[in-house]
Amino acid sequence: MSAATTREHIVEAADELFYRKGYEHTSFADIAAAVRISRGNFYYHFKTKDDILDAVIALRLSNTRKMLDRWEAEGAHPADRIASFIRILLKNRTKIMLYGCPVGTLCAELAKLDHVAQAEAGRIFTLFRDWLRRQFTLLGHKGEAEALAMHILARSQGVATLANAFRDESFIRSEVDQMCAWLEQFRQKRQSLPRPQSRQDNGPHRIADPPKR
Amino acid sequence: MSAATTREHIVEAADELFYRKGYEHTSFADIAAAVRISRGNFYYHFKTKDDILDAVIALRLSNTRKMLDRWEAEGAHPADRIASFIRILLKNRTKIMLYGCPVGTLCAELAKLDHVAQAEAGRIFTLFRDWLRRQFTLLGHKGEAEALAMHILARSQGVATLANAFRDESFIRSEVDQMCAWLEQFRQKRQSLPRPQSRQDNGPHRIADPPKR
DNA sequence: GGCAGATTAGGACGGGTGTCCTAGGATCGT
DNA sequence: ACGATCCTAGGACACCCGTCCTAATCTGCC
Repeated sequence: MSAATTREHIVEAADELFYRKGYEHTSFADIAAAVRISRGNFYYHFKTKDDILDAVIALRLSNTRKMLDRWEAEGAHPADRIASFIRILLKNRTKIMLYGCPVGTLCAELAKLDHVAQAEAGRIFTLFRDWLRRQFTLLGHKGEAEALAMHILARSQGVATLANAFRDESFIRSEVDQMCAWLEQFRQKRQSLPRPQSRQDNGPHRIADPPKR
Repeated sequence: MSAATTREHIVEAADELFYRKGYEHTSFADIAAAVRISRGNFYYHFKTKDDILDAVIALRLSNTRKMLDRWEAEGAHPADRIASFIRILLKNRTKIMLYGCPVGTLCAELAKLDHVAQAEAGRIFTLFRDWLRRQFTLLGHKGEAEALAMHILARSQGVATLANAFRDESFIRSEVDQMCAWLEQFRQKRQSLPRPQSRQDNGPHRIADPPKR
């Protein structure tokens, strides 16, 4: 087998194992068994375990970029694109209930390990945030776009965490429905062309929090 | 030193270390160094590392119960009590930015380890959920109380996760402000006496998601 | 066919882990 | 004073970890 594909297999297996078992709890032996490769052979492809982590993060960054590009191509309206983001909770619900969110749990683990790759892992979140911000900007909420992006990013994370802890699929469904319904309000507003800097400022990061019903 | 207090010291040190470094990444040696006790002495107090984990979870359950009781005593109005819950994000913001939420990160780690104590750790979340549900019930939203409880629990978790990943304090503040503002809508409604089972069912777990502005 | 370089297998190594044993010291009732 | 019980220290044990070395195998080119 060529080194290129072996390397890819290692990174893919490590990606999956880091997700399911966590970075630290995954050993070289685990990855080797998954790829059907001798343990000692790792040194040829990766000098250290941290190198594998770097490769895994790079892979996740790449896959995330591809996914965001796909959503951008598939969804004409930015609200549809954001809905695609929200629905990954539904699409990956089985794994999320078992292992949580891949991004959130990795960042949390690396934070506790005080690991150097912490910042790099955080860039996956940044990818999502910037993409979401762009969509909200296109929806004509430039001033609040960043806060709105962080808002639904946080809600998604929270849903993943609790769905994992409670093993509750119906909770995922209801929260996704809620978020999609919440999103609909943004569909009405016209797309923002470079408009005059009006910026009616009603406080920093003010977001939809209207009375019930 | 009496065994009782030594045991307590061990559990307290383990509690802190499990939070800061994670369960698996914390070794007996780490705890021993923190308590200033010889490594071998652990066996007298705890037979296995899992026993320490059980004790730590029991401590956290106990502390959580005390905190909830305190909030219930301090806040006359249920909305004030819920606001107390929301504000722990603010109170613990420094540690949250460094290590995330103690409950969420522990549950996530144990899920990945497929650890037996997973369910027991989840009971801390259950404690919060049931308490919050009771408050929302008192606010006259019996039918939606559970969903509302899960909702703000999830939002808190999401805020903690992102605050940890981004090291962003202002994000915590703005989300707490939002959640408190969102909470205000519930203050108007009268307290619920045992009312007729009207249950106007508009779908399972339907929660406030009204249009913006 | 045969050689050079790429790829692999297998195992050695030092260190850290959780667990467990044992002997000694502290404490307390009598 | 002294024995029984509680508590502690130090280290042994077997195991697993990440790392690294070396020899064998495979692959492609002349």
